Amino acid sequence: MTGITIKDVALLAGVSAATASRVLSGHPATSPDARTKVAAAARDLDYRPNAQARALRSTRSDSIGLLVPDVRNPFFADLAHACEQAALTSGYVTLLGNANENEHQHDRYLGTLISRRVDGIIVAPLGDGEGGIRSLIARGIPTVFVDRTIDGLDIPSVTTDSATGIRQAVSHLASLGHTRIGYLSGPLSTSTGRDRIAAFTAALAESGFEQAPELVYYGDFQAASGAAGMRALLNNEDPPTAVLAADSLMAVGAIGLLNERGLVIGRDIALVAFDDIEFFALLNPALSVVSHSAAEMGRIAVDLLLEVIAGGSPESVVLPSELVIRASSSSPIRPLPLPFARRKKN
Amino acid sequence: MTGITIKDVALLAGVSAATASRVLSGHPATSPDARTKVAAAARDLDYRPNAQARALRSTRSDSIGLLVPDVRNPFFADLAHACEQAALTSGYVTLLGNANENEHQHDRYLGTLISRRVDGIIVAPLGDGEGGIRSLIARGIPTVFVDRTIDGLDIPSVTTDSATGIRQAVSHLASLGHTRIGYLSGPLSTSTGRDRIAAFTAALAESGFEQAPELVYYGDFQAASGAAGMRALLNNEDPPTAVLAADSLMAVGAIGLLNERGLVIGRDIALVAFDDIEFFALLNPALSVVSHSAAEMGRIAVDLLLEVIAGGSPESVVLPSELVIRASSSSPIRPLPLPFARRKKN
DNA sequence: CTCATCCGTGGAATCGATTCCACGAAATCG
DNA sequence: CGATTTCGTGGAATCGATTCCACGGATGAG
Repeated sequence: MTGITIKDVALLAGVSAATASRVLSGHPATSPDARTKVAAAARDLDYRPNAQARALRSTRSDSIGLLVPDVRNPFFADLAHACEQAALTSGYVTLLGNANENEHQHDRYLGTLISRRVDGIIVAPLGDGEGGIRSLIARGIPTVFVDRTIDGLDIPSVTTDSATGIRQAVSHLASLGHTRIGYLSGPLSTSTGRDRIAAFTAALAESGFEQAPELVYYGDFQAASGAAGMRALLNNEDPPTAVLAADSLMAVGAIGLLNERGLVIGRDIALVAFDDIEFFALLNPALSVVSHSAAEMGRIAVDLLLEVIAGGSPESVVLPSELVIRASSSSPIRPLPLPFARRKKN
Repeated sequence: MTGITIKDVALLAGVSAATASRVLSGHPATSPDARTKVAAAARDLDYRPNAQARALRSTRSDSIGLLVPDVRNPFFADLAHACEQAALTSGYVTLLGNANENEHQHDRYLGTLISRRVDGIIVAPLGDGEGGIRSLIARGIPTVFVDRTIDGLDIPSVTTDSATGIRQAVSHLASLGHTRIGYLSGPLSTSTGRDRIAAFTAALAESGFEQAPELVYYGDFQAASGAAGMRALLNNEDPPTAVLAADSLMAVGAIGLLNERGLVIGRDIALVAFDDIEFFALLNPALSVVSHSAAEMGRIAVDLLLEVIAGGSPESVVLPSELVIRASSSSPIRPLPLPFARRKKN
């Protein structure tokens, strides 16, 4: 169909395929005459090298794989965008895959990326590292973990130091008089889920509180579980006056539920979300967040991957997180009106 | 590095590479004995076929390209997600590219996708079809346009009938007493930009209004231009009492500016956005939108592309749009307080 | 002026999988 | 029972680009 090969270019330029190849890939041993003729021929024919053939021979594909849990999560959309832009400036194309927070699909995509012989893979790992991840490592394919890690695997990673931001958030809430702080946790099967709940527990202890088990709900980082979790927290006998959500989508679910119940955020209940996304600043009241930069994470992940591809073994990077106080958590404490607090499940 | 080829499998199974290939690709002319031995060998070696080599010989790559203007736009994130899931169920991997609303990057990505010999491309085209798009078509690569089209090119597409939803929005606003309705337009270089402003103008006429040129601002579908546009509209001598934004990001920018000015949406000014995104329902007040389904658009685009790849020439599909009324546009008209209306630019 | 060096070039091998072709064995038919 | 079809198989060609190797011509040094 497409038909235009390097032989056509060589023929038109009056040289051999070998010389044409050398000119096109910038090999120094070429004459100026050959260079101009081949360049002209390639332009005239609108020649595009066949990336497959090139990759087959040179064992490079000039592409990297990026596997994220969900592109629809704005944090990962930002991350994907940043990775892609950074990779592009280094001459790599990004093959974006979507695990859909689903381990089976995650492994299937990893297999596909291996098959396509990408030069390296940036992955936010899912699960315990038994499935596709193990194949990756066994093959020695350059790999970098992003956002999440897997215990016991010595793979360079870019993650966030959740603890600092969470400690700031808890002490901020405590300073406003909140003593019963609820937590919408991510799944313990992810490192971020585990890190953040551990940081939360530690922060409570620092502020002199004990963690009440009924004020922690374990969800799955998706919006629906944020709503379910907020409902569960409100159904407590003594509900929380402030809630911290472990990611943006769970916060979105929680906000939806609070609106539905007619509870006013920032007045009836304080809310802080992990992950900053543009929309949170637009809410009324604007949402306080623990912020960390997806864009920076993406850029650094690409840098690390390029180092690994080049044969190095870079140190892992831990990025900071920081509390951004907005209106959703700046009013003084005010107990929930009883009719809402004790409402039954719907 | 990876090293495991079909020859290794063949050797372990005690057959030739040709037979191994036949077994692995499900060719009927194989003996049960060969089948079991090759299957076992492939499993034991954790063999993954080299997609490059296969694609080179068979002229199929089992991959499609998807080029969107911006993954960070939730509409396109949803679209990408839907395309990817639909493609995956048909055995195709999706290579996602990001044009960044930038024609140069758009063309560069198209070139890359052509080089990688994807089996087909789904693209939200940018520009006038002169650059990369023309290469695509000249090569006869199966192509489907999504969301946007290019005049004069006979390529199957999936688009939205913006006119219906916009007409509903205008007549809804008119019924509330609004007579000065502002419009934050997308760029006229995109088909969606042109369609929507045309629909808006026509809808105004149907409601008996004339379009005031000072109430239309031409932006670029990005958040910053939404803010700039809203600022310009408010600086009018006789500012609009209602505003329609041509996409979600421009609406986001507009909302940010209104918050900054202390104007209350739904009370001081009515706002309706084109594109529904989950977050708009969470705003206080919730945002009225002209809704159309990114997920459906993505699924249909993949269906059309598969038809084109199979040699067919499917009809283009036009999806409906529909007004969803929420609080941002349901209060009766109330003129803007003057100090806000005449404020200077900052 | 001769011999060694360097440089640009083309031929040929190569990457890994698929597929055409031909061969031998088994199965089927008259 | 001989002739023919069917079937599984291996060898070899192929896809398109890269790269090793060898060759011839030009240049430089002695």
